Amino acid sequence: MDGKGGDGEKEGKRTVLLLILVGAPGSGKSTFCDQVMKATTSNRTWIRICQDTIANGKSGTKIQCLKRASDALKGGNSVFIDRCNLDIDQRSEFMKLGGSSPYASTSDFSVDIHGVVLDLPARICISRSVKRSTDEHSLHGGKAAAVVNKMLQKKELPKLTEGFSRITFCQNENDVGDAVNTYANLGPFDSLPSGCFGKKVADSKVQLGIMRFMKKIDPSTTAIPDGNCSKDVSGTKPGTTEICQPGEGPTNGSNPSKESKQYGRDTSHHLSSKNIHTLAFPSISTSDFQFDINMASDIIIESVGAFLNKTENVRLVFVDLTHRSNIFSLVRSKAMKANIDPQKFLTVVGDITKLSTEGNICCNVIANAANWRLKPSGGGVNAAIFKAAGEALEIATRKCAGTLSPGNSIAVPLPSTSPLYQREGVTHVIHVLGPNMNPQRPSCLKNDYNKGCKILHDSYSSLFENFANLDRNRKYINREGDLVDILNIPNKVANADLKTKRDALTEPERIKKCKGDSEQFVTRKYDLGDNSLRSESSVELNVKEKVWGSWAQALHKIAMNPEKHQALILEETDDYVVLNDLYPKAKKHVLILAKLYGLDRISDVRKEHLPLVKKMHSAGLRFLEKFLKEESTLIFRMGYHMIPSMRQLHLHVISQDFDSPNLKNKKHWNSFNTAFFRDSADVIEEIDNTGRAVTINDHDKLLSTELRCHKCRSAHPNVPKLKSHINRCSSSLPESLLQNGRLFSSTFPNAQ
DNA sequence: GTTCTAGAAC
DNA sequence: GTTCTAGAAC
Repeated sequence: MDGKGGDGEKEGKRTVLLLILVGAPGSGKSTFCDQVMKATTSNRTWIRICQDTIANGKSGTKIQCLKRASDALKGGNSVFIDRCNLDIDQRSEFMKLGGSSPYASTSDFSVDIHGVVLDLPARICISRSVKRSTDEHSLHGGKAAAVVNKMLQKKELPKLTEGFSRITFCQNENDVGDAVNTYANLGPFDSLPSGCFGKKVADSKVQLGIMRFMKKIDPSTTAIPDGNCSKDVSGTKPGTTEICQPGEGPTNGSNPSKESKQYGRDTSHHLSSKNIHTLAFPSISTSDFQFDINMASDIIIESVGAFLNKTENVRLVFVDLTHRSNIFSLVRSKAMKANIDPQKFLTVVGDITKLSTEGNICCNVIANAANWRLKPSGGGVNAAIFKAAGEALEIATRKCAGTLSPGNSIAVPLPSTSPLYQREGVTHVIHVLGPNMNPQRPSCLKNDYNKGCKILHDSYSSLFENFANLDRNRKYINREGDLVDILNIPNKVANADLKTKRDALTEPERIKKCKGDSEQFVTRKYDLGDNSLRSESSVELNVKEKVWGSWAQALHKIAMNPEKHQALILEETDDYVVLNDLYPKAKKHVLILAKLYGLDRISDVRKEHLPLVKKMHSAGLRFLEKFLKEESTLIFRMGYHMIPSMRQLHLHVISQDFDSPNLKNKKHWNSFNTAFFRDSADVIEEIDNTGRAVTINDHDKLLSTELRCHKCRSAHPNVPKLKSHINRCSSSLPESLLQNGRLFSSTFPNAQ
């Protein structure tokens, strides 16, 4: 940041800064101050005013902070206000120290008020707060999660109208590092451009998991439908990936590096969003194939613009290894000029094979600038992607195609064994071959840019088309069989014309809100309940766990200490226990409860758990067979709730009469009669095939969908009326369930 | 997960 | 007035 040329310099006045930090405990405010002070290269003097230490190293008052800040500013120092400052009231007194204050008007320096918002994910703040021991911060230990979340509820992001001349929003460690550099390099006569920088669009105030537990907000999704992008961004290495969003901030920056650092934004919410189908792609043909970058950047922008205009719920990420590349600057500035939606088209500096781990950008599809043989040879992006994806990509590519001609692309599903799949959540690599202008390489166009431009155009069109097709297929696969529940139409119709039904989805249904970016974990080093024996060994694990309410622990407690609950247990093995559901929703309703610690729901299940879930399936079969002997007219279904309310993986074995006074509300009904109920056979198949079970992001919609008879699909206004209908409905259960081994009765054989 | 209950729907 | 839902509390 050059920082020169501001008003301060013009008027020959020194500008002192009142830098108000805004952030929850554990967001890194003190560290930020320390780093700036350590790294300051100029003779600007900084004084940190920390309410936690202001009274001779002990916690003090806001008034003491105000007085100390006032004195420091009078002395010509720049000042950090190191306290949470999360709401307007907390900031307002400090704002009065700048602007029209006597310090500004009577001294030979002006007071400029800046805000730096450390808006890191709540779980990171909590994790750090929990880890603190007896340092200057009073908040540590087990209270941290509750306190941080409570404080974040009150969070009001600062606005320029409060009196700030500049506000920098930091959503991840990269942003923080950039802000540290910006202030560390700021000389006493330098000033920074005014305005908001890196401001996020949506304001997710709280750690959703805890708030969901507290029922303060709408529950949201945790689905990891294809390609697990779930991760802890606290592990993000700083400074490795920079994110730019066209259209943000000043446009006169001569140094793209500085700009990109400034404008990095909202990685916690948007960039890591798992639910948006995202393609990351490098520039095609401009490196080794020596295509003119000016023309290439025009084609990229044109292709991107056209694609985004016609395609919903997708995101494109242009990736270049370095911000010093001219193609990067060109694409970025042209995207800005073309007014391309910066939420849908990002320009990122970083390694395309590490976007998730190093940049917190989940891209389930990446494009490869391939060679015509589709081989890992050569260098650049092609070699890097093949190297990162391992042999699995080579094998998968060979299965799809032998060669590729210029202007074409081919999408290759990445096997789940590939490190790129496992580490980065990449499910597909699309190889693209662009035009070649390099005489040293095959099929050189010898400077024929008429042909070249057309081929490059075709390359991007083909790439984006392939990407869009993957999205369509993804919807198809995920909804196969479940479509009926989402659309509330009979299964037969749904299966007869899936494409028509897919197209019939309304826009709001198609465009999923991308909420709930895994903001549901806390670092759990304490309070493992009555699982004390295990906690001793897992204390040091410091694992991220979903927050389960105390009422949701009942099954977990039984699984961990079955001997204490013998009265409830029908059968016990080393792997599971069987018990009657405490509130059965049908004549027969038992649970097969896994004993394995850490296996809380189907999204935790991996291939290594396959033997366990198969054993649970077999146990369920044995039990329902026993019930069928007792009452031969019953029909059973076995399955899991997509998102269970109770911790500890449990398989429901439930008769399809739903004749029970405990079945009282819509949620009860829909949890067993929509796609929210995942048949055991399907779950096993999915884990076997892909390594994990499908969960969808809008499971809440399934639970609140209208009430329909599970046999004849008729709709009913409320639960009592539905139940009364079910009693007399003589239709058979849907054929799809019969055919796929999902139903179990004494009258027909089961596939499983 | 259930229970309780305010207030919406009928 | 009664039934039912949905949100809060646990």
